[in-house]
Amino acid sequence: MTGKNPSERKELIPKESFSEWYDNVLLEAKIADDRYPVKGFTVYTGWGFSVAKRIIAMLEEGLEANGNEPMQFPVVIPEDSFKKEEDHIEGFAGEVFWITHAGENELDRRLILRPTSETAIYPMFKLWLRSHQDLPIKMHQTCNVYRYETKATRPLYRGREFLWNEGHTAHVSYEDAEEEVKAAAKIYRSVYDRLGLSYITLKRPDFDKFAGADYSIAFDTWNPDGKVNQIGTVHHLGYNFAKAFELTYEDANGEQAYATTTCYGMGFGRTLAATIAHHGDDHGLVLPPAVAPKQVVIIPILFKGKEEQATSYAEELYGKLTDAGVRAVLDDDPRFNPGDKYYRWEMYGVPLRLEVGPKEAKDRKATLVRRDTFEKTLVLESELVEKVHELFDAIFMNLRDKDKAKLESLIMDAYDMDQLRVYMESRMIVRVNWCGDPDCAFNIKDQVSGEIRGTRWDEEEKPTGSCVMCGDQGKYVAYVSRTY
RNA sequence: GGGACCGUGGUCAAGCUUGGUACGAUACGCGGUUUGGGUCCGCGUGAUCCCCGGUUCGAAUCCGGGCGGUCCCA
Repeated sequence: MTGKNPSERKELIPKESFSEWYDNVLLEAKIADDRYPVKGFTVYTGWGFSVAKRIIAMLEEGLEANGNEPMQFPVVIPEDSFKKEEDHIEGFAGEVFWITHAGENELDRRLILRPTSETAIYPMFKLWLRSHQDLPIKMHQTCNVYRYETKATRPLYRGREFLWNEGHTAHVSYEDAEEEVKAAAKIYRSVYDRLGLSYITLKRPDFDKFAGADYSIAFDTWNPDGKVNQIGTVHHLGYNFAKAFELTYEDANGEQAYATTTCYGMGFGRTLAATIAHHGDDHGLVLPPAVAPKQVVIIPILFKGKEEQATSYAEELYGKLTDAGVRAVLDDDPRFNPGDKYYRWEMYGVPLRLEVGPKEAKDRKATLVRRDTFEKTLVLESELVEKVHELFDAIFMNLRDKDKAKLESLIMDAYDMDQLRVYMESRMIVRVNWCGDPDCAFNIKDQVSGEIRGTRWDEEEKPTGSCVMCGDQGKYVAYVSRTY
C-alpha cells in the first residue's frame, strides 16, 4: 500500500492479518492512540473511551446492586503496607513502580504506585472493622493500576498502566466469602454476556493463582491471533491478607476472630479489546448496540436540487429516534459522498445505518442496513423505532451466537503430546487430561508454545484418560493455550 | 532472559548499496465539482530525515556511541 496509484483507494486490511488490522482499527476508529511517548502507556481516545465507559457503567451497576459501595483509594501505597503479605510481595515486587523522591529530596518512606489495591485497602478495612455487625464490607473502585510489565506490551491487552475495576470484600466466614466469589463471577459474566463475548471460566492452577490467594478464577476468552485473553479474575483470599493485616472483629460470642476476604478485577482495556477483536470484520469495528456510542447513523442521500426533501426528512427521523431513546447521529456533511460516509461509519462499528434519499422521503420510508450482515431492510416510517429495536436484538444475537460458535470451534481435545503440539501450532485451545502435578504443567509449558491455564470452574469435567504429559492417572481436565 | 528487525511530514512510505538537504500516497485546510458504496480537479499546510559525536567541501545516506520502538523464541 504505497499509494503509487492515486486511483486506488485505501484498501481495507483483512482481519486475517490480525496485528495489522488491530493497530489500524485502534487508530482509525479512535479507540486508542499508542503513540504516547512512554512505552506501555496508551491514550484512550474518544470513541474507544465512550465504549469503555458503557462497559464500566454495566459493571458498576451490577456491583452496586450487589452491595459494593463505590470508593476511591489513593494511587500510592507505603512500602510497609505493601510488604505485609509474603506471597503478595513475591508476586508483584518485580513489577512495581517506586516513588523514591519528592522534589530534590529522597523520601524517608518510599511509596509504590498500586499494582492492585489490597495493601492500600486493608489498613482502612482494619479501622472500619470492629464487630461482626460491620461485616460484610464490600467496596469497588474503577481506577488505573501500574505494573512494570517486562513482556511485550500491546495497547489495551498489556500496558504498564491499565484501567480496571477492582472489588474488595471482607466476610465473617470462609463460606460467606465463597458465596461472594460466586456473586462476583455472576456479575462479571453478565457483563461479558451483554457484550456477546464467549469465554471459559477456569480455576487457575495453584502455581498460577493471584499472589496471596487461596484460589483464583479467571475468565479467558479467545483472540484471533490464537492467544487467550484473560478479561477478568475473581479470587478467594482466604485468611491470608486478613491475618497479615490483622483484620479482626468481635464475633457474636464476644471472641476476636479473623475476617476472610475476596477480591476481583475486570480489565477494561482487555474487555474492550475482546469486543473489538471478536466482533470486528474487514470493514472495522462491529459494536453490540448496548455499548455503541452511536447506534444508528442517518445518511441523507442528496441529489442536486432535491436536497431539501432528503434533509428535512432525515432530520425528522433523527428526532423520532432520539425521542425514542436511540443514540442516533445525523451525518449530513455535504462535503462527503455517501460511499465515503458508509466506509467511515462502518469503521466505527455503528450497528445500523439509515439511508434516506428522495425515494424514501417521497414514500415516507427508510432503508436500514445492518453493520454485521450488511443486510438491507426497507421500513415504513411508522414502524421505524420498533424495527430498529428488533434489529438491535437481531444484531446482538447474531454476534453472540457467532462468537460462541467460534470459541467452540477453537477447543480441541488432545490425548498425547504430539497431538497437543500440533493443535498448539494451529493456535487452538486444547483440552487435556492432567495428573495435577505442577512438574507436568511446567514440562508442558517447556515443550509446547502454550501452558496450562486451569480447569473448568463452572462445570465439572471428568478426565477421560491418562495425563497427557506423564501418562499417570488423569485427575483433571485442563485447558492449554497460548497466552498474553 | 536469548535473538532478529526498524526509527524519514499526523499516518503509510521512496531515497540509503554508488554522500549533493527528500519522490509520492494518504490525512488535514481552502475553492469548485459531484453525491444510492471510497467523485474528480486545482491550490495550500505539514519533515531540526530519533539523538550525540566522527569522516567529508558537503551526511537521511558512511563510521562509532546512545536513546526509542516492533517482532520472534524461552
